[in-house]
Amino acid sequence: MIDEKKASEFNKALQAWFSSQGRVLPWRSNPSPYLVLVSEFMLQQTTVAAVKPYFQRWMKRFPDVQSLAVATEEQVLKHWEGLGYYSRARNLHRAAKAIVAQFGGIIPSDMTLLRALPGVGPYTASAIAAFAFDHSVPVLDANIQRVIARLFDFRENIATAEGKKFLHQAAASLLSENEGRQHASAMMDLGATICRAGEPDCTACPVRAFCKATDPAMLPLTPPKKAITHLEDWRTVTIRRGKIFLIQSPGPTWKGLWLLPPAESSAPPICSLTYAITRYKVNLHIVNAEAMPTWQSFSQENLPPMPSPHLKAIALFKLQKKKL
DNA sequence: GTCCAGGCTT
DNA sequence: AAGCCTGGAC
Repeated sequence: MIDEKKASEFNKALQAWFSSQGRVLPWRSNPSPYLVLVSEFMLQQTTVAAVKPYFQRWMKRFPDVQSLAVATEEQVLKHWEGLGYYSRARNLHRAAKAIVAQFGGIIPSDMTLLRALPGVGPYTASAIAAFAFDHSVPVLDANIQRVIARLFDFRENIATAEGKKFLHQAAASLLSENEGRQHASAMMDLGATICRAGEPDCTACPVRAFCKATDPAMLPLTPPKKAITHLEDWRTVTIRRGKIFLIQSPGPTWKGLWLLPPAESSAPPICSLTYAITRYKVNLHIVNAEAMPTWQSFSQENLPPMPSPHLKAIALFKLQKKKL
């Protein structure tokens, strides 16, 4: 922990750095609740660079909570296509409907109400409170967790109940009375650009004098990652009269999206590619197959939402056919 | 080629 | 505790 006087000095140094070195982000210029809501959903498990173009497109198509609430799930998923973790898109859609139904389209500022929205966990609720409503609350994303673990040289696993409690208390002790938005933004940018994962750039750090870490590269301590399993997956790209056959995802993977139909592993594949998904590494093979009655056909210029690897497989398949 | 970053739900 | 996705860095 850190006392109030020290915290005040810390924030002074941090804010001086932030005012000149802070990032300019599309959802920061006008931190209205809806822009913050959308950006924070997109930023769950996803980097700023990946989110930027999606955010811009999203705001053109769904400029407010109302327009999102009345959209179909298919339209929502199509605009999320390629960003991954599609439950976020379905949850954001459901959250927009709930905000319209329960709060007349006004996004609540209360953490308890926010937390009750689908897809809003501890982090997102605090991020909306801080960024949209300028509340002084601890905001603990991966960047800020790393900054705090290093500042306090916290050498315990941050994923345990004790680890989370420590980070929360330490974050609270660093807060100033007001300017919750600036504080969270500055801490996040520090983590993203200076106190980054791996080797941090301590020589450029504005709060180096406050940092207790002697070996920052080893922090924070996280649980060991799960082993990778290899899988083989055979699918078919079947096109009849210019239309392509797809099936809707039957399981939790890529739920709501449309996939290339599964096929037998009989003939040698026309083409293959590999991709990683959660704890699997998949070899995806494209083979010929006869169309089945359960498959649905789609115009190739107007495809429903599909996962990236299957879109890539279609592109690769067409390239292969062209060569022959 | 391999490794890595990044929150919520069930 | 396990499952969910992708693009970019190396």
